[in-house]
Formats: sequence, structure tokens, C-alpha cells
Amino acid sequence: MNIGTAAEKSGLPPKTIRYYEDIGLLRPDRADNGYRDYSSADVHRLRFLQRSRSLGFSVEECRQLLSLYGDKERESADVKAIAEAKLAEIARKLVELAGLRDMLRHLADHCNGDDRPDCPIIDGLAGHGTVQ
Amino acid sequence: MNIGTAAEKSGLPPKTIRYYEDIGLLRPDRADNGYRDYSSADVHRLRFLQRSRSLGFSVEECRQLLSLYGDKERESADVKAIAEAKLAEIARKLVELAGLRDMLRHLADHCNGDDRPDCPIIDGLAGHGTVQ
DNA sequence: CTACGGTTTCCAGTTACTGGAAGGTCAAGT
DNA sequence: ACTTGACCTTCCAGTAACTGGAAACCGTAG
Repeated sequence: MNIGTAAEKSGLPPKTIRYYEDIGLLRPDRADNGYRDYSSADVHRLRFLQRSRSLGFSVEECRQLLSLYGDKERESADVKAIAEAKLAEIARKLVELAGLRDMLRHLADHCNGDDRPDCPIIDGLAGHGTVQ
Repeated sequence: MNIGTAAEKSGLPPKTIRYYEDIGLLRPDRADNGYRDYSSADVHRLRFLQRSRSLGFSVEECRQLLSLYGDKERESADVKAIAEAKLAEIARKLVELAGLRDMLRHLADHCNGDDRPDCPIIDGLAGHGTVQ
């Protein structure tokens, strides 16, 4: 499949897909005419990249996660350790995302009209407590 | 409070905090010695920025969300519309993050030893269906 | 055989930081 | 009073992750 189709299916622009190939995240076939030819496994990788990038993981983190599948030589304990570390980070992100949702829900529901400017939502803006 | 303390409390490096001031997301006081002086409201804004940036929202999206509080002239309907749009996006992110968690959970739990390379997890890597 | 949309490479520009140099500030120790 | 070390300041350069645009090739429909 051509890059345009892969772009549609993955939700990533063609430019970004080529960029991911440049930095070695992907290695699509080439057709006789020189066009890139994407398999459905390629599209899965691209969808994964689209999702994890949009959730705030870095390209290097994505590369590591993708390698958990690709590298058959890798130690299982290694795979498990990396996966567990990311799981902890995901759990944290889920909590923060839910907090953000609650805060915006409150803003949308209760701060209409004259009330809004007085709403002390900013106190709950970013949760409570200190980092570290 | 000095920038170092604000950095600790917000989880952002001082460099990033100065950058956010450069692009107009923040306007801390200055002490007589020229040092930036952060209020607790400033720290709340910074914590909000740290969280929403790490969850994949762009700086411009963050600017818009912060303006929902700051701008007393803004129409309530406008505030509500923006908040609702972001809520939909957050709901989507929550689903994708949970999907990522399940996938990694499966990888960590069931793909140990010889089993792993054969696991067809990549099929579930990025969920199913097509974007758009 | 000519449009026109999709594809190629390459190079430049943008966003959002990040590192490092050169120097000013401040509180603690001698 | 003086020095030391951790903090702060500005400025300028570099990096990460795209993004836009030019010039040229490919492929199908009329």
C-alpha cells in the first residue's frame, strides 16, 4: 500500500511517516517504481506511534517499546522490566488525565455566566501536593 | 519564591519555566535583585502546564486552556465550547492510554521466555479500526 | 498525449525546549 | 572583610520532532 493510504489508516501525515523511516523506526518495502510499499504490520507500527506520541511518550520511548516485539534476542527479564516501568508511567498519566478531565468538567458545568470569574478552580488546576 | 523552588514544586526545569515566560504563558513578579518571584498561583499554572504538556497537549492548547480562567471578558458559551472540545479529546486519550496499558500488561505477564517472540500482540498494538 | 493527483528527494523553517558561557546575588564559613 | 558555592540573570547556540515548499518523477483518466 502507498504512503497516502498508510497515512489515512494510521492517522499520521505522510511527512511524519517518512520522517519515522529516516530515523529508523520503520523499514517499508519499495515497489519497482520507487514508491514506498507499506504492509499491515507497518500500519500497526504507525498507529502505535501515532497513539503513544500523542500521549506524550518520546520517540525514543516509542522506539524502545517497538523493540520489545521486534528483537527476538532480547532477554525476557529485560522486556518485563521495561514494560513494567512504562506501565507505572501510564498509571500516572491516567490519574493526571482524569484530574484534568474533572477540572474541565467542573469548569464547563459550574462556571457559567457571572459565576465563572469567581470560581477558584485554579486551586484544583493541577491537583494537590508537590512533585518529588 | 525563587525559580528553583517553583521548579521543584511544579516538576518543570528552570529553563522551561523561563521559556514559558518568554512566550507569554506566565508573568511572575521580579524582586529588587532582579530575581523572578513566583506566587502560588504561578506554581499552579506551572503544574498545569507540566501535566498537560506531558499528556500530549500543545503549548497553544495549554495557552487556550489557561486563558479560560484568566480572561474575565470571555463569553461563557465560548468557555464552555472550548472546555467541551477538550473533554472529548481527553476521553479519547483515556481510552488510548488504557489500551496501551492493557497491551503492555499482556506483554509483561504472558510473553515470557520462549513464548514471547510468537505472541501476536502486535495485532493489538494500536487497537483496531481505522482513523477517520 | 496532456492533465492532475500522488509520490520522490532535498533543504529550509518551526515548535518546544535544552545546554553552556559569562556574569551578578546571597548566605555560610573563616 | 573575604571567599566559596549554590543560586540567579541574559544571551546565543544546539537538539528533537516535525512541517512546508520546490523540483521532478509516476500513473491513470480523458
